[in-house]
Amino acid sequence: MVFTLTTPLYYVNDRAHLGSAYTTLACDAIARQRRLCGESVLFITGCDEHGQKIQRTAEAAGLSPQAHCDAVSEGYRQLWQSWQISNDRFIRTTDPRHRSIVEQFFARVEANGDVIEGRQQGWYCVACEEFKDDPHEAQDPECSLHRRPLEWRDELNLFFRLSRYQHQIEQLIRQDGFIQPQNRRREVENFVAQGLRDFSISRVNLPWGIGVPGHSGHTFYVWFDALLGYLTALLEPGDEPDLQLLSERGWPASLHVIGKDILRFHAVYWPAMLLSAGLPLPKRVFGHGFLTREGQKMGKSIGNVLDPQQLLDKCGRDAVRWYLLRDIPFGDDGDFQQQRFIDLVNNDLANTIGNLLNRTSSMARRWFADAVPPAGGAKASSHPLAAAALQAQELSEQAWERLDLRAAAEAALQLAITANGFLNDQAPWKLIKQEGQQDQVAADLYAVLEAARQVAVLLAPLVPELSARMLAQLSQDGEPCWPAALRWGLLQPGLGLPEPQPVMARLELDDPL
RNA sequence: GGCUCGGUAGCUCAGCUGGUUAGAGCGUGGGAUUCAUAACCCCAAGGUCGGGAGUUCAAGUCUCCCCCGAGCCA
Repeated sequence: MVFTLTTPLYYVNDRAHLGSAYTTLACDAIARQRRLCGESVLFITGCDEHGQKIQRTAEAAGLSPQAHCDAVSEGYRQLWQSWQISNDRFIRTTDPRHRSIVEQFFARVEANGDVIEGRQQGWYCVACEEFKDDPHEAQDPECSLHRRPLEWRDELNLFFRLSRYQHQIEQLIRQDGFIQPQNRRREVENFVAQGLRDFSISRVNLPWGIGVPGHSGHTFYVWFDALLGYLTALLEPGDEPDLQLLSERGWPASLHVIGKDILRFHAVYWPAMLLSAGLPLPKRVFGHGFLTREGQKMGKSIGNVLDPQQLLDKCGRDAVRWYLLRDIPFGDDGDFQQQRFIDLVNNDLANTIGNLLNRTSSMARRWFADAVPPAGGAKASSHPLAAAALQAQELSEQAWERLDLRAAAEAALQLAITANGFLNDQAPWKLIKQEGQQDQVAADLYAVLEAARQVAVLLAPLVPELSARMLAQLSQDGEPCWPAALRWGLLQPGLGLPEPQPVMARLELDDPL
């Protein structure tokens, strides 16, 4: 069984913003966690590259649409590389094989009688690429979102007969766990309950898109193109594009992670399309929240957008990953606050976790010949830190199960806090000065080092680099596997410890990002 | 206009089917300590639980109305 996980395919109208980075980072953590558990993972991301908006943006820049898409999607690819995103695929909807997949998919849907012609007329926003509901007689209406004039359109388009799938979709979204988080479900339920209406799947006079076979002049509109990118992405490099192949290549998706704004399309339109094409349905759709910045919506007009590349350059991967995944409840809206960002990174990562390892390793080296001390009774599962570690592991597992990345982070952090407290209570720096307490000190330090190792293992999906640095400080090599690496007492007494180096530098930011 | 989800300590949030003095982290203030990245550990703050009305022996937790924020639909 392959765990197939997708981010949305990002629209290349503009370069990546923090929101896309957030989604991708979260997916990366999920993908890493699954891999650690030994699952076979197919992590898909990519770009959606067709549409009128892109055509016009390219024209405005004096580029061909293809050249524009090449440039922007390359920017995405490089961005994800510099964030060390572990995606297995990067699909572009201008990939030649994608055209073939779309055509095959459409052929199935059409053969199923689910494509009809319909007239669509009204005011159209090019930026939204959608028809608006302003009355026909409106004078110079403008789009409330983009504050740009609407264009009058009167087109003959192709429609997908979504209305035929009313019942099946109702059943689907009623399933527990299909739509997550749970509190988004009702919104979709109500939408469906109003009665599903056929939706248009083509546009005319829009050359920058995939032509609809047998309907000259029509190109596919976003959903019949972009969503199918999830399918094309499954193909391996040498594969001929063939829908038949997909079940062997990881379809259906186990999880689509998306922003809450496109939940409807993924939870209603997409499943209906798949039903029509005779393909299995994704297992779950997770709609996460949006990020604001210091309480304000991010936008070009306000001039407060946070560029992911710049954020990375100034702060580093671990810091940003930790802040976004640990502090923002995955699924709810969140606010990026610079001071809080700095506080959390410094407190959690540098002070609590980094310093725990540093202080303990330092004592172990000083009093036990630069090595892990003899464990004595500390290997017992009844040791208080063993119990704390077990609890952290359980909390972590439950958290990952429900995609509560925040709780997963807190579980690891809590273990470090407990270990710091234990150290203070035991005060080995006092005991060591007393006669006959050598064994006790050894056991205490062993327990704390082992707890630090577990913290590192638990952190691996969230902040992989920090985790690796911690494990290196503990002379552990190789990928930590879950749950094997979480067994208490794996740390080998006598193992040499390298000179302690801070594993996480404190973040100092004088200027606003 | 209809619907959905939120509105709990300065900040970010926990509070399951209503029931002892409403909790955590950060920030702030005080104390302790020296192994450590001036790090760690302990203690403290008294927040009308958005506002109002109601149900109940008892409501942050249920009902209704209103206000604010986000989103979906029209």
